[in-house]
Amino acid sequence: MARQEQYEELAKQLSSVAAVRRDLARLLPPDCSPASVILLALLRQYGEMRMSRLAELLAIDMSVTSRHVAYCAARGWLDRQPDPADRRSRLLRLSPDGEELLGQVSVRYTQALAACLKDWSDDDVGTLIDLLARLRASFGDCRARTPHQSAAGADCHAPAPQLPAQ
Amino acid sequence: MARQEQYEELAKQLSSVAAVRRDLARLLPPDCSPASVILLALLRQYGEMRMSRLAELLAIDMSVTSRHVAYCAARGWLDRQPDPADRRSRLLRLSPDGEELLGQVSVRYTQALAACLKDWSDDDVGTLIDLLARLRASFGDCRARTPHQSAAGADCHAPAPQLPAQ
DNA sequence: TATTGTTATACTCTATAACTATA
DNA sequence: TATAGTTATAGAGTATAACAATA
Repeated sequence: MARQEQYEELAKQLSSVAAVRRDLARLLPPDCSPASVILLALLRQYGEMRMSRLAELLAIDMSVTSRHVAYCAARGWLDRQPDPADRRSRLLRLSPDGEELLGQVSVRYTQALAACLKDWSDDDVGTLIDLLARLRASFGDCRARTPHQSAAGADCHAPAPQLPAQ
Repeated sequence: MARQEQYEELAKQLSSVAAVRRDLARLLPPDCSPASVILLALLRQYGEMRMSRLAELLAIDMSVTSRHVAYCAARGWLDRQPDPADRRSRLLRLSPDGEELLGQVSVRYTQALAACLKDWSDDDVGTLIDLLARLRASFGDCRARTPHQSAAGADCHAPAPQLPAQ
């Protein structure tokens, strides 16, 4: 396959991953959104952090992160402590309830994935994980060099071709 | 990595793919949604089809598909012809304007991916594409066997589409 | 009566902009 | 003045349910 065909196919496959993500989301408890799970999982993995760092890890705007964090805090899944170094910030930390929630989600995810991927080899699953992590890293690097709305963002953002706009 | 850890990690990586998809979506012309692109690309790949088949390929509800199709039809990107075999249905077909739109999108996607993935080997890109296609197929099979809610459309689900893997 | 497709409504997630509190 | 975070608003995407037309 030529490189350009590869890119088109990759873009298509990335789009269809959304369906898989929706399937996984259906497994969650009613008041637990997918966003909550990702957020809490990041807190478990990286430990205490500020809002801005969390937004960066999630690759979403801080305003959105703020709402997700408030949602989780209201349910006791995370704690917010004042940051002694900067009183504008609060340090976010996974709570025991949050840990328990992650445990329950893990059980559901694992059962579903075990059922759907039972004919996958460990190597294949591992390779997919590695490549997805690398994909995200490559895009993250690219995004870091070219802020979204900047007019000078030439690396990732193609110049706009003429369109039959409407 | 133990199988259960693999599954947790996979679920996490799948979530972060959303950020990559958002980045790609930012490349699109203002009136062209990501949903339109996927829809039109499926019409180009599989040719003329009915709404129900398209919804199945997209793995989204037919009501949603109907809206996306209407949006594309209003912009002349696809044609809807009466189905001679069943007057309840219309046959959807990519229009010349739709083909041109896909071509422009392809240019933008390719440029962006070429910039972000310039240090990836062809083999790695190909492996990622294959594994994503296989992942979607595995989930499609699983979904077909275990309908989400109750007896909505239990046994009338056609088997998951065979992916072209190219 | 069942099925194809459409429309109305509600919910989730995200981005932009305006705002506050602090640096 | 600049930055961290919050809130209001708007837009895109999807699911459910009610409906129309046809099988």
